[in-house]
Amino acid sequence: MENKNRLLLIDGSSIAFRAFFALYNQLDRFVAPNGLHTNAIFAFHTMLSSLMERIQPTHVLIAFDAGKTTFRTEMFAEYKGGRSKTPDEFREQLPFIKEMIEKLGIRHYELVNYEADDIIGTLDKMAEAPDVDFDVTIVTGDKDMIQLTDWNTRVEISKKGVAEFEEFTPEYLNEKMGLTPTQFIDLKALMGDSSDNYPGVTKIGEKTALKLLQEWESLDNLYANIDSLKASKMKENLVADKEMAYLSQKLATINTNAPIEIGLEDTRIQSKNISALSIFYDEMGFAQFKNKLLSDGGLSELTETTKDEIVFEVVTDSASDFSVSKDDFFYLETLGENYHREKIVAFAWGNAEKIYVSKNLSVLTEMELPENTYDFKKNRVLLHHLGRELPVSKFDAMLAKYLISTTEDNKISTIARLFDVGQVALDEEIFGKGTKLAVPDDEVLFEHLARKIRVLVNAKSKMLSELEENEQLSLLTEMELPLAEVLAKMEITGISVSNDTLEEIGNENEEKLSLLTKEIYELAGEEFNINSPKQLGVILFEKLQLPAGKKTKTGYSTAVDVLEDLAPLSPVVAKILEYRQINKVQSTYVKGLIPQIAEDGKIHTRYVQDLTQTGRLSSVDPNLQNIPVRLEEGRKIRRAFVPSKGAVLLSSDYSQIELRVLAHISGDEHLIDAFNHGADIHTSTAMRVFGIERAEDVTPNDRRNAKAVNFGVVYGISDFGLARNLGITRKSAKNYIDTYFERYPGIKKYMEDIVREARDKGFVETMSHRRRKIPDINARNFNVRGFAERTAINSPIQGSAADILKIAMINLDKALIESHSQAKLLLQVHDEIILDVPQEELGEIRKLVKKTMEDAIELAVPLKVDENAGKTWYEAK
DNA sequence: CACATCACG
DNA sequence: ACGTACGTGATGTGG
Repeated sequence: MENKNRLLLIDGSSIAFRAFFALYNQLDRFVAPNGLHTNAIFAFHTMLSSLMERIQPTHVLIAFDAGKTTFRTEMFAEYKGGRSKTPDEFREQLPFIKEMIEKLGIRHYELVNYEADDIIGTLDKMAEAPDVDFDVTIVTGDKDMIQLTDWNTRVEISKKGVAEFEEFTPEYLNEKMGLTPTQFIDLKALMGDSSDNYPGVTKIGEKTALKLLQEWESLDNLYANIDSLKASKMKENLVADKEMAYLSQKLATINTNAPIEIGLEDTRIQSKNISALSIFYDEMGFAQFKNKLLSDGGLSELTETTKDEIVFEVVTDSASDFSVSKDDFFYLETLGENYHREKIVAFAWGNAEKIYVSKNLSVLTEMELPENTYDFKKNRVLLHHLGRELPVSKFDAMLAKYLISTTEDNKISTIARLFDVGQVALDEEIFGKGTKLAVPDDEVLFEHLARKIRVLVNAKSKMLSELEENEQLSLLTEMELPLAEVLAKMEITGISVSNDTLEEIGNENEEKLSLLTKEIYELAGEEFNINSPKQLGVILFEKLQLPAGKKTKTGYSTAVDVLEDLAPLSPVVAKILEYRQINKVQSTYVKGLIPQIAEDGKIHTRYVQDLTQTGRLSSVDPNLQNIPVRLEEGRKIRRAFVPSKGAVLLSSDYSQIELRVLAHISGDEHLIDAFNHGADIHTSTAMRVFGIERAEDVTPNDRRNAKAVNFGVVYGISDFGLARNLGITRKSAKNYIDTYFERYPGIKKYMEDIVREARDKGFVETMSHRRRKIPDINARNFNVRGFAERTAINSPIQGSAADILKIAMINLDKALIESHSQAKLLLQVHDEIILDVPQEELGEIRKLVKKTMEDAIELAVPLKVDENAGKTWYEAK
């Protein structure tokens, strides 16, 4: 028993399908951070683990069907025909299931022209050869395989969920159906198989077939004695369908001599690839699996398994013997993310021949600096702190990866996996996370960095060829890399923020808040935490009995739109709205910003250049792209943002850039016309859509509605969304949209074309070939697909607008340098840039900025820039 | 650590 | 029938 080999053969296709449906109702809950559905992957893992635990196999093979056509379809074209299309949400998970299996140290196999059954049948037969000693367990969702049970083989059929199986042995089959395994094939021959779509004999189902087999034992014997059957409709059918019965028999028979290229020894379980698995679990969002992996001794194994030899040299001081070239890769490590505050922990450089690692900063100040980087902007800022200027990078692996695919993050470990260029541990494994964040021993630290360099060196050529293929090379070298330099400069410059002004606003807010709090408690009749939607819900909808409208996952919704509807019903609601508004300003923008003011009196945000799905930037630590502006209460915060001495703030923004981009890429003549005539675009839309002849006759309400329609168009309009936004019925919203498309046929065509393009290519592009993958575009779920379609429509618009502002920023930076101006770029807010401009330069720079932005790119319509200058950001608007 | 809420374009 | 507008980040609550 101990020495016996136990072979587990799994029908991967069938089990994966079962797994998918076992958690089908949880489809929306099982979504990876990158948006991939993971319900089947998760359930497959669960099933596999429990099988391994229970059966304790020494050998495992997971077989998959290779494709639709097999030798069986050659015999019978309709074989497995008529099946409904496998759901996209399932299909997209299969490659990941296979990837996971590999990382678990288990073999999977598929063979062109054969089904998983045949691969399993063939291996099962091998396991019965006289010179080997195996117990075999076959696991599948498909009853056909019951025919394989014999003295050393049990067949487990998945019944329900992930854990229930029915176990077939020859004894059990006999007990349950009165059949031998061979008779099971003849049963199928007679009764056919509706799911595999072969008919058997007309009018013979399971009952009749069983009866016939009990009497005649086999199909051959039955037909040999067919004359002795007494005349009946059944006999006629048997005679008429004899050929089909034998064909069905052939179809039902599992091929145990498939030309597979693997043997029993290939199926022996290998050790898990702990580091790869750990990364995989992270990407899938499988926290439990990962925890179990690491707690089961994975952590210690991890360090061993990744020790696949990496050779590097530690440089202790600048007198050491080392070499460096500008063609090398360079990498800088910090402990935390905010490089404006962080210290350099260590750094590394190297090429395919040699890798160096060091933590001696004097080496860094003196050495030549390579031009291949990972996160050039971060390096630039950190080296600036050391008083060094990192030379312009000619390749940034982080940005390159971002341009190639936005679907995943751009960590080096991810690059390693995607481009298959070596192993690196996750940073969390080396440095810990949260409160446990710490620098490890030099030995661990240095090796980690050396591995990173190796991955970068190896990945570069692969990334370059992919960029080239995608026509994205200039996007990297002429847009993102130059932009990184501009952004580094902006971040280093920072914007001055007056602590005193914030304090003043804060004091006023505190007074208002304490008064409001008192009033709310009084009106509510009790004290509670106003910041808790849960407690607030109880007060409003239970105690005060206000009508609860929308619900959230966790209870009553107390969002603004709900409260606004409720305001007329109880005076407390208006107070709560006011409290919310002020409290938001207070917590996020007063208490949030004050500690972000550095010693130089400035706030240095970080622009994240490799995050958004569309090509926009994001701003963090703090976010300076969402400083209040719409409501006066919050807008006051902008008074705290001030220029340098003797300067003013200049804010320049593109007017209607997204609609202009849409006019250009759609080529719609009417939208282009409107912009070319300098029309107020919403008024113009109102006139066309509502059939108003003269601009003077467009009422403010007409314009408001047209504006909402225009927004909707950019977002990938739906009647539902427009109706909700305008508070009108879906029917009239649909009416608006229909009329809009009628009057702007070019826009309609754009939308249809771009969705089709997304379906054909799997991605959409901006004007500068920035890509966004749209994997869900063929999803069968209405919601998921609808979302993907709107994404396909919106991304080229939002993304092209982002490209344009990036170009403008690069050009403007250059123009400012060339004109020896002291003006400085400070902030970017998607369609707007804010500069610090010396008073005496204002007249000239205003013009320069406007011109540079308007000339950034030539479209079918003009670009228009509005600008405002002032002594604070508040006034520059 | 997920969720609700709300700030911006 | 299905039930959503596109793209972000920060804060506070509560399990």
